[in-house]
Amino acid sequence: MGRPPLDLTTDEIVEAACAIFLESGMDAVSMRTVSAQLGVSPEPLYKRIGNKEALLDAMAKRLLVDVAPRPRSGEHWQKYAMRWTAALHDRLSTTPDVRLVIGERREPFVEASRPLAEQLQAAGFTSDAAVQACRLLIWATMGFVVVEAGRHRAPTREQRGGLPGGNPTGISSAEARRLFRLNLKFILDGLARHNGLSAE
Amino acid sequence: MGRPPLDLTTDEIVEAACAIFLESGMDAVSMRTVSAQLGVSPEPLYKRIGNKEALLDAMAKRLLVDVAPRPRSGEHWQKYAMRWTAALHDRLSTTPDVRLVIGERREPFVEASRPLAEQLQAAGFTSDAAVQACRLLIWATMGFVVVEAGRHRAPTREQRGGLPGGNPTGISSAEARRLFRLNLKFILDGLARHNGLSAE
DNA sequence: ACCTGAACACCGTTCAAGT
DNA sequence: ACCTGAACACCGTTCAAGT
Repeated sequence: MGRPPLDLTTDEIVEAACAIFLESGMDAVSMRTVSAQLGVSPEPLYKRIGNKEALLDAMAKRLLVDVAPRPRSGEHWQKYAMRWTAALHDRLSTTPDVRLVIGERREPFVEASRPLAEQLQAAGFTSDAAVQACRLLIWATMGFVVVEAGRHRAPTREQRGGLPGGNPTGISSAEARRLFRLNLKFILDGLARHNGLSAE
Repeated sequence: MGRPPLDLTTDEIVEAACAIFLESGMDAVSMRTVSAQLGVSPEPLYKRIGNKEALLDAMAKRLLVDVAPRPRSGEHWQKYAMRWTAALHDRLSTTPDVRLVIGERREPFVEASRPLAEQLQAAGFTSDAAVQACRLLIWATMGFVVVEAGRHRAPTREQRGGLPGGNPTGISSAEARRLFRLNLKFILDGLARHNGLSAE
């Protein structure tokens, strides 16, 4: 029919895609569903954002853009690192699908870890040590989220052929969260020792 | 044409799928490409393995089935935990696509961690503590692999809008491996302290 | 019983054609 | 300049029809 120019911005596209993602999950996000949501044919999306990979990149970026909490004045570095990690953990845990954020999409994490790296350097970490600490905390969080995400799936076939009496490495959601905090403690204590800094 | 019965086993299907996966990557694995590889129409695959999700489950299982190394007699628990984790790390790092192994596919890890859990219990861990230790090591490895996998991608758009002089949290592959070992040390030391056991 | 081939409802992506 | 609609080459999955 030839609609008038839409002033369709990249932001509007990403927003529509995120809306579909949050409401209906990752598999519901397609160039076609997003363009339909915007009342447009798929082609304009390719004009603005290139392709689906770029759209997913932009969605991951938006999902994580404001995840880092603001440091409080006088806050101990371990305390801030715990808050930062908890914020990342919560954000990723409440995301419908971790696949959005894995693979080759590291830039959003780099952005998110900037305030943490600054805070650590202010506490006496060298630049390199601060970067390493950020990495360790991101790995810990991603590992947890990737392994523990989506434990609510319909049981499939044989389920397990092992011993009776409960899954040998199965733990509850609450236990997993406690274990995650223990992991954090190991890392933060290790970092303090390794960098010759005081623990809280 | 009506070929004679194929005696097409589930194993043959999974093997063909893995061959395609190893050679051409995850996106090349489809019910159609796998069936074509076997010289069959797609329908028999659905008869044997159900659907694509079940095929991916079986592929992940096969990928990890023999990953746990055999414990050596008299080997210290920390030493075996390090070998076990290194084996998992190597297996996942040489896998063309980590997506195969994330999401809701935890059963292969449960199987792989059985020898480790036994070894830890033999060293004095309670059953619960052994399970927790397995979890921590799996998280650490998965976090590393998921974040650091595929760092060889063509640079896309703006790449970064930050400061000049190198990516603030960018580290080389060799540095990443060193950092992974440091992470392991933090966890193993923490486990030793937390469970009142001797470090090596 | 087991396989084939066509079919259905989707994808990502491109491109001539319209306004 | 920007959008539409059709098209191409794929998907996962199902099912009547053949042997």
